[in-house]
Amino acid sequence: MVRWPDEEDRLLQLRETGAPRLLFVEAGREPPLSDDCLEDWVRVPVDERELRARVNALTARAEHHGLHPEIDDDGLLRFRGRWVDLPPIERTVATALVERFGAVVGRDTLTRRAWPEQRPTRNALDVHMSRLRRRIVPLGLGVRTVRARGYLLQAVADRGADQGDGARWPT
Amino acid sequence: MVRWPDEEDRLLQLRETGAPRLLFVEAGREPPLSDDCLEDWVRVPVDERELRARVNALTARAEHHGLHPEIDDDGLLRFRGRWVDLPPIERTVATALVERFGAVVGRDTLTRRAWPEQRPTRNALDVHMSRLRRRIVPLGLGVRTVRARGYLLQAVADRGADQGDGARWPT
DNA sequence: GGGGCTGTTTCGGAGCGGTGAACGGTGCGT
DNA sequence: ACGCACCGTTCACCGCTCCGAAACAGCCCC
Repeated sequence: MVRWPDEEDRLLQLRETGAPRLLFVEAGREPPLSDDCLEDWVRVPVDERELRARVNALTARAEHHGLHPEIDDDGLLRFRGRWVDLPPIERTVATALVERFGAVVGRDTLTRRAWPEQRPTRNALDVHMSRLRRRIVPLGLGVRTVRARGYLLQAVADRGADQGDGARWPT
Repeated sequence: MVRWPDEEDRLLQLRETGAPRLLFVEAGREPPLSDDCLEDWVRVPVDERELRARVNALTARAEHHGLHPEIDDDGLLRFRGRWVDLPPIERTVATALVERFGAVVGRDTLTRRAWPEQRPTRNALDVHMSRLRRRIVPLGLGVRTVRARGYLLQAVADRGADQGDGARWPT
């Protein structure tokens, strides 16, 4: 929650971190234009119901949007309040995937990260990926392979537009 | 622009198509909770400035958020937050179509883009187009044929409605 | 020595690109 | 009007590459 325009620097800071934020816009002022889904505003004086509705909408969006998994200080992979412990190699691979969550990470990138010195056969990565896949299912995470390119970590039941079949429900 | 809760069915329809929408919430009613970034609301009676600000924010989000498909750095075709992976040839074809989204791209243009050197048999492009069509359905995209001219990429609004001929600019 | 971690082999299967063929629609020539 | 050539769509098929997971075998460290 940020007052606007009083706390502009705090707003910029929050934008950087990607945290959801609600602006309290001073009477007679205009809210700043933003294309960020995790930013919204209300005008002061604030209507109680309006405030609650905006906060609810923001948090709902935040849950669907800016939710990132992370590898914490203990090496645990955390997501949506749940966690799993990962063996060293899988953790390295998972770290690389988490760093580029939602984007493709090349096979060679992952291979170099996991085996900086000598590299084993090709399937070694596949095997670890396969095992990682099984392990992160309880977190609601999934690894999608992008053929000839690499792998992509994402939340399952999340937009990915599965080709083929399966449960498809809009939004 | 939708009145709420009067035009609930229209709202559902707009949600399906992914169009940005602004709800006019009746006094004393609560806006529906949605995690969709392209949905917002104002309360009636509407303050003029507030309305303009909300509309501006919505359109800004809509533009940034992909009312327009794109091929991202990883070669993925993204649209409305969803994505599909495309094989090389289909990707080049799709790239050409995305570059001129909503406009016709000639068959020969597409053929030259896909096969700069030699060209295969007559229906090679058709086959790839057919496969591309199937693949982009989950994104809500569709390729339309403009006979004797080429193809046209567009968002499919809703299954079944208009099917006129000649120039048309849906949505 | 048992359980978890790691690497290799192996094989089944999916994805891709090109061709041929079947089908239907459109327009043209006679 | 009729037949016919042509265009566009889709399916089936083949050769090929790539990926996935199971099975098996060393390894380390409590």
